[in-house]
Amino acid sequence: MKWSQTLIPTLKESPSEAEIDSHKLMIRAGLIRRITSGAYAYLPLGTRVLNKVITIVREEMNRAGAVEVFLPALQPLYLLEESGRLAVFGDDLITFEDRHGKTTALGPTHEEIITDIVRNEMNSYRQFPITLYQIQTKFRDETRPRFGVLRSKEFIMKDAYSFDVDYDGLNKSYKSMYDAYCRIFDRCGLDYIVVEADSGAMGGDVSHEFMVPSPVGEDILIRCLKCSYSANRERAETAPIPQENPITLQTMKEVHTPNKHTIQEVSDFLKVDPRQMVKTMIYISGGQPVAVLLRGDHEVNETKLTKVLGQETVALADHNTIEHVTGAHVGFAGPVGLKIKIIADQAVSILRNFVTGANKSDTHLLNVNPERDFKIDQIANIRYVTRGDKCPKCNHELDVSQGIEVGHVFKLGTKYSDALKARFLDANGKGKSLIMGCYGIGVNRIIASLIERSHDENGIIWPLSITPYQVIIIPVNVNDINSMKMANSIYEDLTNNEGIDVLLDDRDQRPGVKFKDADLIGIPIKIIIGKKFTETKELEIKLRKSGEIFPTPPEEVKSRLKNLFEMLSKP
RNA sequence: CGGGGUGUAGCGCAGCUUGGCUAGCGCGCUUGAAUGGGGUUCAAGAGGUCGUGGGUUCAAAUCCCGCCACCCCGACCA
Repeated sequence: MKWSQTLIPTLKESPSEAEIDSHKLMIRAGLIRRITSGAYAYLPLGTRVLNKVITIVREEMNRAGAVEVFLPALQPLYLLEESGRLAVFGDDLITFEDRHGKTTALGPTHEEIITDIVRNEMNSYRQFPITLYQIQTKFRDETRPRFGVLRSKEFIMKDAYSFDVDYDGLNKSYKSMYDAYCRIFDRCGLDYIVVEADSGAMGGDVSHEFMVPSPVGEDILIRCLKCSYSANRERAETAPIPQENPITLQTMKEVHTPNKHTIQEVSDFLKVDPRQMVKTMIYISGGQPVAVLLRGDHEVNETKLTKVLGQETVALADHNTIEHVTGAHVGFAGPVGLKIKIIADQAVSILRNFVTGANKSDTHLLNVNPERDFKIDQIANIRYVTRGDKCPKCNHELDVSQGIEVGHVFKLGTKYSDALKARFLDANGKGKSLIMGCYGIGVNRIIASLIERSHDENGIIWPLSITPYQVIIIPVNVNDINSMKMANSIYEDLTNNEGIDVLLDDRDQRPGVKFKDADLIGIPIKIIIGKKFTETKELEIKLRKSGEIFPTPPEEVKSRLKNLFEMLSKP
């Protein structure tokens, strides 16, 4: 492609709408433009990258034996009702009313659609296993789109769905997708780690997230740097905190804490470390209030709490309920004397002589101890892991960092096949529910997270595999006839005979402008036709990443490129 | 949804506090010339209902009210 014949609107300055590097660079390099909040247009350069990523995804899905389909973005509500997910998605679902007054949704994901097709079209065990996938735009009304294409209302997803007749089969299908994901992210040049995850709204038991480590990532991942343990924040476990050496139980006593509601306020007021305090949160579970005890510096993990309580959802009690249950204003709840079920986090169960609310306004209790002063009904692990916690596998200190979720695989089991009655006849002629898995990749996120990890002060640095163009030819002076002849001849040769993606910067611009733009859009290899060429007939081949320059006579360009391609393809 | 902020040429911004002439600056764009290895220089241009509707006033980019859009923090979210 010749630069003058396409659209690559590069910008010198960062647009004010962008905060993070990848977002700024995607706009400055002319890959995308925002159309409205959470929706982006891909310009020619961005589209080329998108297509390269999609090609890799498609190749690896096909290699893994998955079969491509293309499902509608329009979804009827009745299927979402059937699976019970209409309520789960809630306001995240984008819906509209058509001219007949019928409400239709724009698909946020496609478990229901694919399950509907399979239940209608497939019914014998002989037809399974099968994994179907598609690459398509998804719609979610995110409360707050941000970071450019990292969180948008409209995004491209590769979603795959496996159907098996038994769990053995599911494990195989899952492994096959998991391995394909590794190959996809490897080929895209991404550094990633795989963590155990909670399945959230998708349902099911086992799931893994593919994360690209990045400080701008919205997900928190917990890792043991010694053994291989890794999980996301919702899922992560921690080794139990050991009981300290026997401590003499002190006498419990009341202390006046006027208007001190929060852990921080009470901690400052009483000069007590939050780690020596216990907060009591009143939750509503199955219609009943329940007290949840956590150490002062810990945060409740509602995902875990929900599971411990055996509920679909739990929620914090409202102020009225809290005051009714505790007999005190909000901020002074404590376990002593409470008449409701008490669940304590493990870290609380080993604390002694702690400070907590007295169930009496403006009052806290010192030297409270379980067993002696109140009874814990259940000890559980219901908090988020924090820095300082130990690995549940090897007891080494856990690392807490951030990451961008680029892929997620789930073992769904029969959640959707049960709900939608997707069944098959086994060899004995008995009807059974299909065993499902689902597997998603955020295609746009691959691009943004790659840039986030691979750029410098001059711009993007693409890997050879997904760069919009592999080579950019820069004739320094387009008015020099010999230079342009050479540029055109190399361009034609590489494009037509070698199948290389070449961009020819034929603009009549100053060399500085062309070099800066080439760096900004991140093309891995530059072929520069300039001063050296007019003097010695030599070209210069320069690498974007290292800045290395290889003087090369025209007849050796192809062999040189071949070597460089090989070199750049190595991880 | 709560809190904060912004909206002036394609992009980045100044002007607004304290209302007043023809609304500025940098980049980009057009034309011409010089230049030709890291965003070069000179000259001449084009481009604006100052987000939008209303109000106050002799007079509104500027003050007041409504609305819209966008961004940030939080809540929320495969």
